[in-house]
Amino acid sequence: MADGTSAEVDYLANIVDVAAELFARQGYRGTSMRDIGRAVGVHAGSLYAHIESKEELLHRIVNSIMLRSEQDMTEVLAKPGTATGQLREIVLRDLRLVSEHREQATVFFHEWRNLSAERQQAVIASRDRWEHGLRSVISRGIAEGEFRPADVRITGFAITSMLNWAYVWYSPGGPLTVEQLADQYVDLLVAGLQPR
Amino acid sequence: MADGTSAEVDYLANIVDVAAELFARQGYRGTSMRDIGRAVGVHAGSLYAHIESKEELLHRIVNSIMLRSEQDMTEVLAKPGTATGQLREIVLRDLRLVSEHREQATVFFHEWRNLSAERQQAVIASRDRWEHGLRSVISRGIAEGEFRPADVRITGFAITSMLNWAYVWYSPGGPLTVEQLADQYVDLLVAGLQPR
Amino acid sequence: MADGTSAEVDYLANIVDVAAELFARQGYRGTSMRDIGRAVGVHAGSLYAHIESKEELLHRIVNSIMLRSEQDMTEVLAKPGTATGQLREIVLRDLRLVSEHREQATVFFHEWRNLSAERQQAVIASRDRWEHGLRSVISRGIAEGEFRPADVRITGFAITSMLNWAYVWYSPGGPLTVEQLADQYVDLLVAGLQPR
Amino acid sequence: MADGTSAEVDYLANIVDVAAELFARQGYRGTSMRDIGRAVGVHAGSLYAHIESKEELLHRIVNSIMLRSEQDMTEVLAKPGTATGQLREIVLRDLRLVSEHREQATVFFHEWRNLSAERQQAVIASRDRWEHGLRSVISRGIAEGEFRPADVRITGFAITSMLNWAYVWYSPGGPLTVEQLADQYVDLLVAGLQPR
DNA sequence: TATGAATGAGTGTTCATTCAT
DNA sequence: TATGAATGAACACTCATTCAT
Repeated sequence: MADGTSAEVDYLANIVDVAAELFARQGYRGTSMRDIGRAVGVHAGSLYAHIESKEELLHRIVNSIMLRSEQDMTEVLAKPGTATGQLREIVLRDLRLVSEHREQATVFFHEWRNLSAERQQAVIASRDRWEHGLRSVISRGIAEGEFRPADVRITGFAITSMLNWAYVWYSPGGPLTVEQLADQYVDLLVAGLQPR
Repeated sequence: MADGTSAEVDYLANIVDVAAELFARQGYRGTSMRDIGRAVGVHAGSLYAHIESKEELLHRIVNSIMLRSEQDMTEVLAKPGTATGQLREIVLRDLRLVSEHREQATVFFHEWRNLSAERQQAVIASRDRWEHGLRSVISRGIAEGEFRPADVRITGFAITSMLNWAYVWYSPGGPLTVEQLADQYVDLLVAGLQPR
Repeated sequence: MADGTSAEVDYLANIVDVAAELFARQGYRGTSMRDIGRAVGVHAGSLYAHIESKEELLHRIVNSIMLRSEQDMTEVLAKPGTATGQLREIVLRDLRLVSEHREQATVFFHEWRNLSAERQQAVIASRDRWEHGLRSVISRGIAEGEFRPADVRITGFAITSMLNWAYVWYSPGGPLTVEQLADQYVDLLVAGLQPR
Repeated sequence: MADGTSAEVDYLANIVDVAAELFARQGYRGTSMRDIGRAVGVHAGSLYAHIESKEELLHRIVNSIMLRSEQDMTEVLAKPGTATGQLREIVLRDLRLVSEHREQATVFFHEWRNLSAERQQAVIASRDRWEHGLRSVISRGIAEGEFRPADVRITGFAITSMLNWAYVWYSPGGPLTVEQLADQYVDLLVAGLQPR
C-alpha cells in the first residue's frame, strides 16, 4: 500500500477527498468507514489496502491545510513590504486557502481534536507558529508607526477569528470574490468603521 | 421526573452541566451516556429518569445559550443609544455570555449540528435573527453618518466571526477582563489600526 | 400487601384488569410495568406494594380463565343429558367465557408460555383435563349411538380448535350473540354441511 | 450481502431457519439476537452482514408462510371440482403447509403482530384474501345444493379455526398422516357427527 | 486489490425490580 | 401506600478493523 506509484497516489488522493467531503458534512465521528467506502465505490474493508486507519484520513486532511497555511505565512514573511501589505497578503492567502479547499478547511477547524494526542500537539504548534507570524507583522507595523499602538495579542486574535470563522459562512460560488472579501476585511482592520 | 420542583431542577441542572463539560471537552459524539453517568455518579440508565434522550441534553445546553443570546440582542436594540454604543454593548454582552458559560458556549458553536433537523432549524433561525439585529445597528450607524459606508453584510460577518471564535481562545481566568477585551474589540472595529 | 380487605382486593383486581387489557393489546413482553402503572395511575414501583412480580399478574389472568373453564367443564359433566346436549353446553359456556372475558382469554391463549415452567405445567395439566372431559362426551355419544364412530382424539382437537381460536375474531358487540354462535357451531359439528 | 448468489442464499436461509426455530420456541420478543447468533455460530453483530434487522427475520418467516398459503388457495380455486373436493384440497394443503413448516407456521400465527404496522397490514390483507377464497367455496357449495344453507361467515370461521389452531397440537411425526387428518376434518365438516 | 465474513467492544436505551423516604 | 431515584442486566444495533480467499 502507498507504494508511491502515481496511480496509487491518485487513488489515495481520491479517498482522502471523499473523506474530506463526508467529514465536512457529517463530522468525523458521524462518518463511518462504510460511508466512505460506499462513496468511493468499494467495501469498507478494502480501504485498508490504502490507509492504515480512519484517523490517517483525518490526519491527511488536516495536514494538507496545515502545511499550506504555514507555507503561505512563511512566504509572506519572506517577501519585503509594508505591514499593511503583508497583512493584506496574509488575509488574502488565508481566505483563498479556505475558499479553494473548503471541505478540508472545515474539517481542519472542526475535527482536529479527533486526532491522536501527538498529532493534536502538532496542530497546536503549527497554529502557534502561524499566530506568531501574524503578530510579528502587527508588531512591526506598530514599531514603524504604520499602526497605532494596540495590544498585539488581542489584535492577533481578532484577525485570526475573522479568518478562522470564514469557513462557516463564506462560499466562493457567491457574488463576492476572495479578493474583494480580503480587501474589505483589511479595510475594516486598518481604517475601521469611522468616517474619513 | 422533571416535575419542576426545585430539587429536581437542581438535579437535572447538574446533569446538564456535567454533560456540557464533557461535550465541550470530548465532543457530543465522543461522550457516551456512560461517561456522563460516571461523572454524575450514577449508572447510565439512571439518567433516563431525568431526561428523555442524549439529544435532550444537547438541546438544553444549546438552547440556554441561544435564549440568552437572543435576549441580550433584544435588550440592546430596545435601549436608545448611538450605533457605536449599541455595538459596544452587543460585543460586551456576547463576550460576557461566552466567558460566563464557557462550556455551554463551546457546545453551542461546535455541536449544534448533532441536534435533530427540526432543532437545527431553530438554531439557524435564532442565529439569523441575531445577525439581523447586528446588521441593523451597522446600517443605522452608516445612515446616521456615524460609520462610513461599508458593506453591511461583510462587516456583520467580520464582527460575528470575532465574537463566535472567542470561545476557542478566551478564558476569563486570565489577566484580561471581558470589559477590557470588549473595549479593544470595539476600538479595533471603529478606529482600525491606523494611527490617529 | 394483599391483606384481604375488600378495598385491597378491588384495587388489586383493577390492576389485574388493566394488565389484562394491555397484555391482550401489546403482548406480555411488549407491556412494561411502567405502562401498567401509567394506566392504573401510579408509578411502576408502586405496583409492587400489591403484587410480587409482573409474572404474578400474568398468572392471575391466566388462572382466572383456567379455573372458570375447568369449573364449567365439571358442571357440565355433572349434569345429566344427551351427548349432544352436553356438547352444546360445553361450546356455549366456552364461547361465553371468551366473550365475557375477552382480554383475559386472549392473554390466556396467547401468553401462557411466559409463565414460569411450573405454572406452565399447571396450565398444560388443566388443558389436558378439559380436553379429556370433552373427549368423554364424544366417547359417550359414540358408545350410545348418538354419534357415528369417529376418531375421538381428532374430533376433540377439531372442536377445541374451533373454540380456542374464537378469541381471535369473535367480538360480542357484533350482531351475533354467543347463543347463536354456539348453536351454529353445534349444528355444524353434529349435522355437518350436507343437505338434510 | 444478500446478493442472490446461492451460497449467500443458503447462509441467509440458515439464519432464517434458526430464527424460526427460536421464535417458535421462545417467542419473538423472548429471543435475542445473541440467541440467534449463538445458534448460528457467530456473534450477534455479525448477523447484520446478512440482514437489516431482527424484524426482517420475522418478516421473512411470516412471508414465506403467507405466500405459500395464498398460492395454495389460488391454485385450488383455479382447478375445477366440486365444492367438497375443493374444500378437501384446501384443508389438505393447509395442514400440509403447517406440518411441513411447523416452526414457521407457529411463528406466523403467533408473532405476526410484532411486525411493523405496514407489514401487519399486508398480513391482514393476505388473511382476508384467503378467508374470502374459503368462503367462495362454501357459497358455491350452498348455491349448487351440495351444502345446506349455512351462515357462510361463521362456517368459514369454524373451518379457519380448525386449521389455524392445528400448529398448536399437530406434529407430523405422529401416527397420523396429514392426509388422514385432512380426511377426518373434511368428513366432520361435511357429514357431522350424526350417524348415517 | 477487493471481497465477504467475522470480531469484540461499544452505542443509546429499556426494563423489572428495590428501597429509603 | 406511594414516590423518586437508582440498579444492573439486557436489548438491538453500529463500528473500526482484520483476514482468508
